[in-house]
Amino acid sequence: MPSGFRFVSRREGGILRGGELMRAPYGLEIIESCLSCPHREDRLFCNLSPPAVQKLAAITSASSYPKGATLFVEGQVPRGVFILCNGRVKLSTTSADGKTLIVRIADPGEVLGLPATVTEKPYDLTAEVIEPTQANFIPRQEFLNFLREHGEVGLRVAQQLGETYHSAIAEMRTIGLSHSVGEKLARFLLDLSAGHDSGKGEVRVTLTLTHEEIAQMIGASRETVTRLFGEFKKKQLLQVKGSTLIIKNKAGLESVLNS
Amino acid sequence: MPSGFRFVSRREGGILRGGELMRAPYGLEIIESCLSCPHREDRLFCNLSPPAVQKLAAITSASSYPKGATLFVEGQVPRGVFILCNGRVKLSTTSADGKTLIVRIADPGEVLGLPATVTEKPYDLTAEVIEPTQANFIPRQEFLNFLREHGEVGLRVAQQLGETYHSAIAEMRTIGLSHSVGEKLARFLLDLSAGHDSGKGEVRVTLTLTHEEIAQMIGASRETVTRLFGEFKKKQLLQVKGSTLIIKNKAGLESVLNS
DNA sequence: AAGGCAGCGTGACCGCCATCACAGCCAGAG
DNA sequence: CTCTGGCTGTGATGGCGGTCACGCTGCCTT
Repeated sequence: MPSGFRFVSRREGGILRGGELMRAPYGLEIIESCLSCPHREDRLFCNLSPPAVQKLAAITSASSYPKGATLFVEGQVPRGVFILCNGRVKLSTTSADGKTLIVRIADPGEVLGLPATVTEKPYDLTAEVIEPTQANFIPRQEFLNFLREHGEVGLRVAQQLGETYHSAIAEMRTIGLSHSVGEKLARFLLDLSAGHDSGKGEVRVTLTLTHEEIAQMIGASRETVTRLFGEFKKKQLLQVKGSTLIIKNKAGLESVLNS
Repeated sequence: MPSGFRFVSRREGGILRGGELMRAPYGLEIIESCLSCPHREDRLFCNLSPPAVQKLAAITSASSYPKGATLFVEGQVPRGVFILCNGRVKLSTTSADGKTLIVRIADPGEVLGLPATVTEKPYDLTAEVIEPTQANFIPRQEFLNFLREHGEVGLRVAQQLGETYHSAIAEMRTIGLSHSVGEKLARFLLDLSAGHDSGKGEVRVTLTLTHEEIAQMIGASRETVTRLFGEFKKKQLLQVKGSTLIIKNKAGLESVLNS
């Protein structure tokens, strides 16, 4: 039997507990083991030497989470890291009065809870699943031993942390360096579309976030985000079809930055 | 002779070039080598096993920088890391229109340029010396080899990166989760005084930043910072004597957060 | 001593955007 | 089908804070 695959219900809220094996609970492509994972090579942390992957597979336990599940909560003492195999996760922090700031949306291949686990300090952020997700959990102590024993892993961990830091700085730039909310939104959308560039004028991205969530990412109110989307549509800068966002005039959007 | 100690003039702006040996150019306590460094044990990255420190000392070259010198600039391809032995360094990012955001003030013991060096992507930030500083430079390739060869170093690097990330998140919280600039400033001052708590009501901190720089840290204008300081003084929350800041009523400052 | 310059203090103005309030709309549940 | 709850759209309002403009102080240079 491969390393136990577990199904975590929404109610369990990410607290690890024993459960029976299941296949494809949410219509999710399931990765049974790192050894046979099709994505191994193109993912920063997973692309290790054969002996390291062996060990990785041994200390890892796979779980699947539904939308709304919580992997960990800001302030908890770190239990370990989650390697995100599939699905996307929202990372946020909340102030005493209930206002919340979304720091980042994590994509497959990322390692979550890494900073807290290596520093052995409380999780900085709350991780909430926003689409059906498979994540491999590695307990803190096992992970640290793994890290100590395999020199190559140290480098990978450092690279992953570096990437994470980089995106945090990018986020700070859009929040801290903008004069207006319009500028922040434009920056956000452009960052989002970076890489998805199809070459010709139009850029298509799928945007599964609500206006409320976008507002929380750029530090603005829900209403202004709604209004700005309206404004941008009116100016023919973009267009929304269901959950697809089409940037019709990238140059136009960029000109919003220097207003 | 120990690993060459170099003096970098303000004009050189941090570009490494050959220079003669000098002692204590800026009235700075000089650390000749990591092997004899008095701070080795209490600094995260320097507290390594004897063989690792040996190697570290071998690939390291010490330099001294005056106020105003630049260690690296945002966007440059990474040359390597700087271990900050003495002095403090301002880390900032700047937008196209000249507005700048100070992300962090680095203290002795920190490793600068680490994220960029491990990911081999351009520096995210600009590092400017704000008081006479000694920093040990390690070229990128040497550093990466060092990291690969010593398992323990990987962990230390990861921890350092984790700390750096943690402080970035803290910064994001004060910028992104506040309703008013007053709240941001209060948060900033409280963060600053954290740890320096003397026990009784008063907390003393030395604050060498100008109002302008504080404004750039919290994403506000210089004038409002000045006004808020006046307001806080009037409310008996704090007091300024030269470069010493005295928080007279910590609870009062904290109550600004929930306004 | 004179000048220059960086940093601080203060007033006036006004535009952006958070907030409140409410109305449609759609999807999913029962 | 109806109802509920989450999401989006829109108006009115008011205050916070950015910006401009200027004077003041203290320090460093010459």
